[in-house]
Amino acid sequence: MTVLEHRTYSVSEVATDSGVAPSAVRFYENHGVVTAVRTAGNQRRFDESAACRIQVAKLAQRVGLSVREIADLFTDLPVDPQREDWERVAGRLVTEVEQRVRHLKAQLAAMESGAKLCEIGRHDPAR
Amino acid sequence: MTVLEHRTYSVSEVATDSGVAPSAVRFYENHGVVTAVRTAGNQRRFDESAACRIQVAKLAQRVGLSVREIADLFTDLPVDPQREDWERVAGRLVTEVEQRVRHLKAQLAAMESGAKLCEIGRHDPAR
DNA sequence: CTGCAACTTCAACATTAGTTGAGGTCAACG
DNA sequence: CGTTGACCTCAACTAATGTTGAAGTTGCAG
Repeated sequence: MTVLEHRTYSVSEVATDSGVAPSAVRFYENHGVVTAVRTAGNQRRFDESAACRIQVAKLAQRVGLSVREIADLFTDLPVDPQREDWERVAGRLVTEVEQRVRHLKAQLAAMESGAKLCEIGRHDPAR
Repeated sequence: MTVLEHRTYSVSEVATDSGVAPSAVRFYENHGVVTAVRTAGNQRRFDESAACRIQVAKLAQRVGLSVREIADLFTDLPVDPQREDWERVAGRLVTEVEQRVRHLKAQLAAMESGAKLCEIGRHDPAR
C-alpha cells in the first residue's frame, strides 16, 4: 500500500487557485495561514489545502476575523485535511461568527429598549 | 410649544459614554461616523446619539464592517434619531451581516461538498 | 546546457484605524 | 479675571494587511 504523494503547488498556482496575488500567498505563509515545504532551491511548495485555506481566510476576514485569528483557527488542521477536518474548522468558524452576530443583535436590542435609546450600562449619576 | 434643546456633549463625554478614547471620537467625526457642531471657540459639541453611533460602530467593526461602510450606514440617520430610525439602521446592519454570514456558509458548504474538498468554480483544464 | 519566467528576500510604500505629542486656545470654577 | 484642565490642529507614529520593486536565484522547456 503506497503512500500516494499528492502533487504540490507553487506560489502562483496557489494564488490563481485561491484568487489572491502571489504576494498575498507569501504574506499568508509568513503569518501561519498556510504552510509550505521548500524545494532544494528554497522555493515554496504547498499542498492542495493551501488554496482552500486562503479561500476560507478571505471569507473569514469578511465577517470580522483577523489574520491572527484565522491562523489560530487553522492550527489544528492536519496536513492533508479530510472532509471531517474541514467540517470541524468550518463549524468552529461559523460558531464564532454566529456568536459575534448574537452579540451584535443583543446589544442593538438592549440599546433600542434603553430609556434614552442608548444608555447601555452607563447611567453615571452626576450629570 | 418650545423646541426643547437637548443638551450637548463634549469629546470626552462622548468618549466616556461610548467607551473609546477621545482621539477615536475625533477620528470618527473626521470619518463621518458622528457629526458635531462647533462652539464659538471651535470646540466640538455632540448630541446624545453620538455615543450610540460609536457603540454601534464598534459592534459593526467586530463583524467585518469598515469605518467607511459604517459611516455610509449612518448617512440617513437624522439628527435626534427616534427609535424607529435606530431600528431601521440596526435592521440594515443586521441584514448586511446576515448576508455575509449566509455567503460564508454557502461557500463553506460548496467547498465541503466539492470533489477535491476545495475546487469551487476553478477546474482549469490544463493541469 | 541555456535562457527566461517564476522564484527568493528585503525594504519601502499604501491604506485603514487609530494614538501620541507639540504648540496653542478655550471655558468655567473660584 | 485668572488659572487650569480640556479643547483645538497637525504631524508623526503604530499595527494590521497587503503590494511593489530591486537584486539575485531556481527550475524547466527546448
